[in-house]
Amino acid sequence: MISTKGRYALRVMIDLAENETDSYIPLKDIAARQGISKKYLEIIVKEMVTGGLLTGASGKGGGYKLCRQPEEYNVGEILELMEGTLSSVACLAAGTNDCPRKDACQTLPMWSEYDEMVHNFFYGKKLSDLVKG
Amino acid sequence: MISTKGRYALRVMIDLAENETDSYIPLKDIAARQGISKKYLEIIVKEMVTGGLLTGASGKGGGYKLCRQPEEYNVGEILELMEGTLSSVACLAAGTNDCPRKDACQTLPMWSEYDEMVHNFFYGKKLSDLVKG
DNA sequence: CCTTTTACCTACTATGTCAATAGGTTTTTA
DNA sequence: TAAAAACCTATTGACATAGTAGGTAAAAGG
Repeated sequence: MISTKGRYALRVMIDLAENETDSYIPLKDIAARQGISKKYLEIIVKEMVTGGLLTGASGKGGGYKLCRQPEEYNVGEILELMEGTLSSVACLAAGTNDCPRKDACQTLPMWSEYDEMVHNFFYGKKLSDLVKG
Repeated sequence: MISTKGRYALRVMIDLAENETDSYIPLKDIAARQGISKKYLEIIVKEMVTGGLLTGASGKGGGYKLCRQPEEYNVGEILELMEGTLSSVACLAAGTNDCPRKDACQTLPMWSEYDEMVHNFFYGKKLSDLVKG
Protein backbone atom coordinates (compact mmCIF):
# COMPACT_ATOMS: atom_id res chain seq x y z
CA MET A 1 0.00 0.00 0.00
CA ILE A 2 1.18 3.49 -0.87
CA SER A 3 2.03 5.30 2.38
CA THR A 4 1.28 8.88 3.33
CA LYS A 5 4.79 9.85 2.30
CA GLY A 6 4.14 8.97 -1.30
CA ARG A 7 0.65 10.38 -1.34
CA TYR A 8 1.60 13.61 0.39
CA ALA A 9 4.61 14.08 -1.88
CA LEU A 10 2.33 13.82 -4.87
CA ARG A 11 -0.04 16.37 -3.41
CA VAL A 12 2.84 18.76 -2.73
CA MET A 13 3.92 18.44 -6.34
CA ILE A 14 0.40 19.12 -7.58
CA ASP A 15 0.03 22.04 -5.23
CA LEU A 16 3.26 23.57 -6.48
CA ALA A 17 2.26 22.99 -10.09
CA GLU A 18 -1.07 24.69 -9.57
CA ASN A 19 0.34 27.63 -7.66
CA GLU A 20 3.31 28.07 -9.92
CA THR A 21 5.01 31.44 -9.91
CA ASP A 22 8.55 32.59 -10.44
CA SER A 23 9.14 32.81 -6.72
CA TYR A 24 9.36 30.21 -3.98
CA ILE A 25 6.31 28.97 -2.09
CA PRO A 26 6.69 28.58 1.70
CA LEU A 27 5.87 25.15 3.12
CA LYS A 28 3.50 26.82 5.56
CA ASP A 29 1.19 27.72 2.67
CA ILE A 30 1.29 24.25 1.16
CA ALA A 31 0.61 22.63 4.53
CA ALA A 32 -2.35 24.93 5.13
CA ARG A 33 -3.87 24.36 1.70
CA GLN A 34 -3.42 20.60 1.87
CA GLY A 35 -4.39 20.19 5.53
CA ILE A 36 -1.18 18.33 6.35
CA SER A 37 1.12 18.90 9.33
CA LYS A 38 3.90 21.24 8.28
CA LYS A 39 6.38 19.47 10.51
CA TYR A 40 5.69 16.15 8.85
CA LEU A 41 5.88 17.71 5.41
CA GLU A 42 9.35 19.03 6.26
CA ILE A 43 10.64 15.47 6.36
CA ILE A 44 9.00 14.59 3.08
CA VAL A 45 10.00 17.73 1.23
CA LYS A 46 13.58 17.35 2.37
CA GLU A 47 13.76 13.98 0.62
CA MET A 48 12.21 15.52 -2.45
CA VAL A 49 14.92 18.16 -2.61
CA THR A 50 17.65 15.55 -2.15
CA GLY A 51 15.99 13.42 -4.80
CA GLY A 52 16.02 16.23 -7.33
CA LEU A 53 12.29 16.87 -7.54
CA LEU A 54 12.29 20.31 -5.93
CA THR A 55 14.59 23.17 -5.09
CA GLY A 56 14.43 24.92 -1.75
CA ALA A 57 15.52 28.35 -0.60
CA SER A 58 16.06 29.42 3.00
CA GLY A 59 15.34 32.77 4.52
CA LYS A 60 12.67 35.35 4.03
CA GLY A 61 10.99 34.97 0.67
CA GLY A 62 12.19 31.39 0.55
CA GLY A 63 10.28 28.17 0.17
CA TYR A 64 10.10 25.51 -2.49
CA LYS A 65 9.45 25.30 -6.18
CA LEU A 66 9.48 22.76 -8.97
CA CYS A 67 12.74 22.50 -10.86
CA ARG A 68 11.11 21.21 -14.07
CA GLN A 69 7.89 21.77 -15.96
CA PRO A 70 4.93 19.68 -14.70
CA GLU A 71 4.89 17.61 -17.89
CA GLU A 72 8.51 16.68 -17.33
CA TYR A 73 7.71 14.76 -14.13
CA ASN A 74 6.05 11.40 -14.03
CA VAL A 75 4.17 9.93 -11.09
CA GLY A 76 6.34 6.82 -10.97
CA GLU A 77 9.55 8.65 -10.15
CA ILE A 78 7.84 10.62 -7.39
CA LEU A 79 6.34 7.53 -5.76
CA GLU A 80 9.47 5.46 -6.18
CA LEU A 81 11.60 8.12 -4.52
CA MET A 82 9.32 8.24 -1.48
CA GLU A 83 8.37 4.59 -1.19
CA GLY A 84 11.84 3.23 -1.91
CA THR A 85 10.43 0.73 -4.37
CA LEU A 86 7.21 0.03 -6.19
CA SER A 87 7.90 -3.70 -6.27
CA SER A 88 5.07 -5.96 -5.18
CA VAL A 89 7.26 -8.54 -3.48
CA ALA A 90 10.55 -8.44 -1.63
CA CYS A 91 12.07 -10.94 -4.10
CA LEU A 92 11.91 -8.32 -6.87
CA ALA A 93 12.87 -5.16 -4.98
CA ALA A 94 16.16 -3.65 -6.04
CA GLY A 95 19.12 -4.66 -3.93
CA THR A 96 17.50 -7.85 -2.74
CA ASN A 97 19.69 -10.91 -2.76
CA ASP A 98 18.54 -13.41 -5.28
CA CYS A 99 16.10 -15.87 -3.82
CA PRO A 100 17.49 -19.41 -3.88
CA ARG A 101 14.13 -20.65 -5.13
CA LYS A 102 14.17 -18.18 -8.00
CA ASP A 103 14.50 -20.66 -10.83
CA ALA A 104 11.89 -23.07 -9.54
CA CYS A 105 9.48 -20.44 -8.23
CA GLN A 106 6.05 -20.85 -9.71
CA THR A 107 4.85 -17.41 -8.67
CA LEU A 108 7.80 -15.23 -9.69
CA PRO A 109 6.70 -14.83 -13.33
CA MET A 110 3.37 -13.50 -12.13
CA TRP A 111 5.01 -11.02 -9.76
CA SER A 112 7.30 -9.86 -12.55
CA GLU A 113 4.40 -9.37 -14.90
CA TYR A 114 2.58 -7.48 -12.18
CA ASP A 115 5.54 -5.24 -11.39
CA GLU A 116 5.92 -4.38 -15.05
CA MET A 117 2.27 -3.43 -15.27
CA VAL A 118 2.53 -1.22 -12.19
CA HIS A 119 5.69 0.41 -13.48
CA ASN A 120 4.11 1.19 -16.83
CA PHE A 121 1.03 2.59 -15.16
CA PHE A 122 2.81 5.07 -12.91
CA TYR A 123 5.63 5.98 -15.26
CA GLY A 124 3.04 6.65 -17.94
CA LYS A 125 1.30 9.32 -15.88
CA LYS A 126 2.72 12.81 -15.90
CA LEU A 127 2.37 15.29 -13.09
CA SER A 128 0.58 17.57 -15.53
CA ASP A 129 -2.10 14.90 -15.99
CA LEU A 130 -3.12 15.39 -12.36
CA VAL A 131 -3.26 19.15 -12.44
CA LYS A 132 -6.62 20.62 -13.30
CA GLY A 133 -7.23 23.50 -15.65
CA MET B 1 3.90 -4.85 -0.88
CA ILE B 2 2.50 -8.38 -0.71
CA SER B 3 3.58 -9.93 2.60
CA THR B 4 4.81 -13.44 3.27
CA LYS B 5 1.32 -14.44 4.34
CA GLY B 6 -0.10 -13.81 0.91
CA ARG B 7 2.88 -15.27 -0.89
CA TYR B 8 3.07 -18.36 1.29
CA ALA B 9 -0.67 -18.94 1.00
CA LEU B 10 -0.35 -18.92 -2.75
CA ARG B 11 2.50 -21.40 -2.60
CA VAL B 12 0.48 -23.69 -0.33
CA MET B 13 -2.37 -23.61 -2.81
CA ILE B 14 -0.06 -24.42 -5.71
CA ASP B 15 1.60 -27.19 -3.71
CA LEU B 16 -1.77 -28.75 -2.93
CA ALA B 17 -2.88 -28.45 -6.54
CA GLU B 18 0.28 -30.14 -7.79
CA ASN B 19 0.17 -32.92 -5.24
CA GLU B 20 -3.53 -33.48 -5.51
CA THR B 21 -4.87 -36.84 -4.39
CA ASP B 22 -8.11 -37.96 -2.85
CA SER B 23 -6.59 -37.89 0.61
CA TYR B 24 -5.37 -35.10 2.86
CA ILE B 25 -1.83 -33.80 2.74
CA PRO B 26 -0.13 -33.12 6.09
CA LEU B 27 1.22 -29.63 6.63
CA LYS B 28 4.58 -31.13 7.53
CA ASP B 29 5.01 -32.27 3.93
CA ILE B 30 4.04 -28.91 2.47
CA ALA B 31 6.37 -27.07 4.83
CA ALA B 32 9.25 -29.37 3.90
CA ARG B 33 8.67 -29.06 0.16
CA GLN B 34 8.29 -25.30 0.32
CA GLY B 35 11.04 -24.66 2.85
CA ILE B 36 8.74 -22.68 5.13
CA SER B 37 8.42 -22.99 8.92
CA LYS B 38 5.57 -25.39 9.68
CA LYS B 39 4.62 -23.39 12.77
CA TYR B 40 4.21 -20.22 10.77
CA LEU B 41 2.27 -22.02 8.07
CA GLU B 42 -0.19 -23.23 10.73
CA ILE B 43 -1.31 -19.66 11.27
CA ILE B 44 -1.69 -19.03 7.57
CA VAL B 45 -3.45 -22.28 6.78
CA LYS B 46 -5.88 -21.77 9.61
CA GLU B 47 -7.06 -18.54 8.01
CA MET B 48 -7.35 -20.30 4.69
CA VAL B 49 -9.66 -22.92 6.19
CA THR B 50 -11.79 -20.25 7.86
CA GLY B 51 -11.86 -18.33 4.61
CA GLY B 52 -13.17 -21.30 2.68
CA LEU B 53 -10.10 -22.01 0.56
CA LEU B 54 -9.16 -25.34 2.14
CA THR B 55 -10.57 -28.10 4.28
CA GLY B 56 -8.59 -29.64 7.10
CA ALA B 57 -8.84 -32.99 8.86
CA SER B 58 -7.32 -33.85 12.23
CA GLY B 59 -5.78 -37.11 13.28
CA LYS B 60 -3.76 -39.76 11.58
CA GLY B 61 -4.15 -39.56 7.83
CA GLY B 62 -5.31 -35.99 8.23
CA GLY B 63 -3.99 -32.80 6.71
CA TYR B 64 -5.32 -30.30 4.20
CA LYS B 65 -6.77 -30.36 0.73
CA LEU B 66 -8.37 -28.02 -1.76
CA CYS B 67 -12.14 -27.87 -1.61
CA ARG B 68 -12.52 -26.81 -5.26
CA GLN B 69 -10.80 -27.55 -8.55
CA PRO B 70 -7.68 -25.42 -9.23
CA GLU B 71 -9.42 -23.60 -12.07
CA GLU B 72 -12.19 -22.56 -9.70
CA TYR B 73 -9.83 -20.43 -7.58
CA ASN B 74 -8.46 -17.11 -8.62
CA VAL B 75 -5.34 -15.47 -7.26
CA GLY B 76 -7.19 -12.33 -6.22
CA GLU B 77 -9.40 -14.02 -3.68
CA ILE B 78 -6.44 -15.82 -2.13
CA LEU B 79 -4.38 -12.65 -1.78
CA GLU B 80 -7.30 -10.57 -0.61
CA LEU B 81 -8.12 -13.06 2.13
CA MET B 82 -4.58 -13.00 3.47
CA GLU B 83 -3.72 -9.35 2.93
CA GLY B 84 -7.06 -7.97 4.07
CA THR B 85 -7.27 -5.69 1.06
CA LEU B 86 -5.53 -5.18 -2.26
CA SER B 87 -6.23 -1.46 -2.26
CA SER B 88 -3.32 0.80 -3.04
CA VAL B 89 -4.31 3.56 -0.63
CA ALA B 90 -6.10 3.68 2.71
CA CYS B 91 -8.74 6.01 1.26
CA LEU B 92 -10.03 3.21 -0.97
CA ALA B 93 -9.77 0.21 1.37
CA ALA B 94 -13.12 -1.29 2.34
CA GLY B 95 -14.49 -0.07 5.64
CA THR B 96 -12.55 3.15 5.54
CA ASN B 97 -14.45 6.25 6.48
CA ASP B 98 -14.87 8.54 3.57
CA CYS B 99 -12.09 11.07 3.28
CA PRO B 100 -13.35 14.63 3.74
CA ARG B 101 -11.22 15.70 0.78
CA LYS B 102 -12.73 13.03 -1.42
CA ASP B 103 -14.60 15.31 -3.80
CA ALA B 104 -11.74 17.75 -4.30
CA CYS B 105 -8.95 15.16 -4.29
CA GLN B 106 -6.85 15.39 -7.39
CA THR B 107 -5.23 12.00 -6.95
CA LEU B 108 -8.22 9.83 -6.05
CA PRO B 109 -9.24 9.13 -9.65
CA MET B 110 -5.77 7.81 -10.36
CA TRP B 111 -5.84 5.55 -7.30
CA SER B 112 -9.23 4.23 -8.33
CA GLU B 113 -8.02 3.50 -11.81
CA TYR B 114 -4.99 1.78 -10.36
CA ASP B 115 -7.03 -0.32 -7.95
CA GLU B 116 -9.27 -1.45 -10.74
CA MET B 117 -6.29 -2.50 -12.81
CA VAL B 118 -4.80 -4.45 -9.91
CA HIS B 119 -8.12 -6.11 -9.17
CA ASN B 120 -8.57 -7.17 -12.77
CA PHE B 121 -5.04 -8.52 -12.90
CA PHE B 122 -5.28 -10.77 -9.88
CA TYR B 123 -8.90 -11.80 -10.26
CA GLY B 124 -8.15 -12.71 -13.86
CA LYS B 125 -5.50 -15.24 -12.86
CA LYS B 126 -6.63 -18.72 -11.89
CA LEU B 127 -4.76 -20.98 -9.54
CA SER B 128 -4.52 -23.46 -12.40
CA ASP B 129 -2.57 -20.87 -14.42
CA LEU B 130 0.24 -21.12 -11.88
CA VAL B 131 0.42 -24.90 -11.77
CA LYS B 132 2.84 -26.44 -14.21
CA GLY B 133 2.10 -29.45 -16.38
C1' DC C 1 -7.51 -49.45 24.59
C1' DC C 2 -3.30 -47.06 23.45
C1' DT C 3 -0.01 -44.88 20.74
C1' DT C 4 0.93 -42.15 16.93
C1' DT C 5 -0.11 -38.62 13.99
C1' DT C 6 -2.22 -34.87 12.81
C1' DA C 7 -4.79 -30.42 13.19
C1' DC C 8 -6.03 -26.88 16.31
C1' DC C 9 -5.42 -23.26 19.98
C1' DT C 10 -3.44 -19.45 22.98
C1' DA C 11 0.10 -16.77 23.98
C1' DC C 12 4.37 -14.36 23.43
C1' DT C 13 8.27 -11.69 21.20
C1' DA C 14 11.73 -9.27 18.61
C1' DT C 15 12.19 -6.17 14.98
C1' DG C 16 10.90 -2.68 12.10
C1' DT C 17 7.93 0.81 9.89
C1' DC C 18 4.59 4.50 9.99
C1' DA C 19 3.17 8.89 11.02
C1' DA C 20 4.06 12.00 13.16
C1' DT C 21 5.87 15.64 17.22
C1' DA C 22 9.38 18.60 19.65
C1' DG C 23 12.70 21.86 19.84
C1' DG C 24 16.40 23.85 18.17
C1' DT C 25 20.04 26.16 14.41
C1' DT C 26 21.19 28.36 10.16
C1' DT C 27 20.23 31.18 6.21
C1' DT C 28 18.37 35.03 3.79
C1' DT C 29 15.92 39.15 2.90
C1' DA C 30 13.76 43.62 4.09
C1' DT D 1 18.58 43.51 13.37
C1' DA D 2 14.32 41.30 13.31
C1' DA D 3 11.38 38.31 10.87
C1' DA D 4 10.61 34.40 8.06
C1' DA D 5 11.83 30.68 6.18
C1' DA D 6 14.43 26.23 5.46
C1' DC D 7 17.20 22.89 7.69
C1' DC D 8 18.68 19.52 11.39
C1' DT D 9 18.59 15.95 15.25
C1' DA D 10 16.10 13.34 18.18
C1' DT D 11 12.13 11.04 20.11
C1' DT D 12 7.64 8.68 20.41
C1' DG D 13 3.39 5.77 20.34
C1' DA D 14 1.02 2.63 17.77
C1' DC D 15 0.87 -1.02 14.82
C1' DA D 16 2.30 -4.77 11.60
C1' DT D 17 5.40 -8.40 10.34
C1' DA D 18 7.31 -12.77 10.79
C1' DG D 19 7.78 -15.62 13.31
C1' DT D 20 8.49 -19.02 18.06
C1' DA D 21 6.83 -21.84 22.09
C1' DG D 22 4.16 -25.02 24.19
C1' DG D 23 0.20 -27.14 24.77
C1' DT D 24 -4.85 -29.61 23.70
C1' DA D 25 -8.12 -32.17 20.89
C1' DA D 26 -9.25 -35.43 17.37
C1' DA D 27 -8.86 -39.43 14.57
C1' DA D 28 -6.98 -43.60 12.82
C1' DG D 29 -4.13 -47.95 13.09
C1' DG D 30 -2.67 -51.70 15.55
